Amino acid sequence: MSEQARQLCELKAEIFAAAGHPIRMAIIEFLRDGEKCVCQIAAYIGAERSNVSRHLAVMLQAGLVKHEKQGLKMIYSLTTPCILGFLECVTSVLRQRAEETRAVLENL
Amino acid sequence: MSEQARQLCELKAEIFAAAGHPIRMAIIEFLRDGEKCVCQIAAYIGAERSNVSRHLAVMLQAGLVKHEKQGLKMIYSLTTPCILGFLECVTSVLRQRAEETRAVLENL
DNA sequence: TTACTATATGAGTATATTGTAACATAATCA
DNA sequence: TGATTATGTTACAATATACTCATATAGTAA
Repeated sequence: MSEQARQLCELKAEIFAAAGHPIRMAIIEFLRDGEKCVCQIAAYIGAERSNVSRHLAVMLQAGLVKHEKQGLKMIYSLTTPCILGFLECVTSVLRQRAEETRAVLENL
Repeated sequence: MSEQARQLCELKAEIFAAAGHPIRMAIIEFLRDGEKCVCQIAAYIGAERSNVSRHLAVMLQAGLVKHEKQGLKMIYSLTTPCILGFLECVTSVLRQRAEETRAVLENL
């Protein structure tokens, strides 16, 4: 495995990890509706603003979201629409798992 | 935010997190070629077998891979092809980031 | 048995997450 | 103007989780 491939894996893993937390996943889902400020996100999720702000910083660093200041508020939005394609895939994985589980249960 | 939505976010996040580690990302890339045993994966990545085995267990739990015993060896393979669609999206995110960085540097 | 393969476990280290509080900035109001 | 409020980020400390390595265990094949 080449050093370059290793570094590429680190970058890709960083992006996945940036979505790999319940709160951050909830943020992504919430931002599907459109751009939101930190306080809206925190209210929706029911978490501390400081905590949400830190999670957003992780996502910003990974390139999952972008932000823009509007007066008092910092508005966050998703960067790339293909992130939503991610989610459909994940949902299909979950659906598949659910069906497998059901199949197992039916054979009891 | 409903309790059900919260649980769904946890499940989705678990899947992303299962891909959100350099070694696990390297495993996914390696398994694109087809099914492999633990020893092949460990050799390719250059990590301890026990460590690779543990990471595979994480991916198994999340449903990213499946495994099947063949004689001495445990053969792992990717479960859903759409995971590879993930990767193209991630690559596009990285490409976009790279171009933004280049644009910034050109304006120095 | 012996060699090989994979997983489980324990210990130590490192990283992530969280709440609280302090701070910075921008808008609002007296 | 100065004081106050709203919003977001950051620092600190505590806790929890993840990661890695070394070793032990278990199963399989020759």
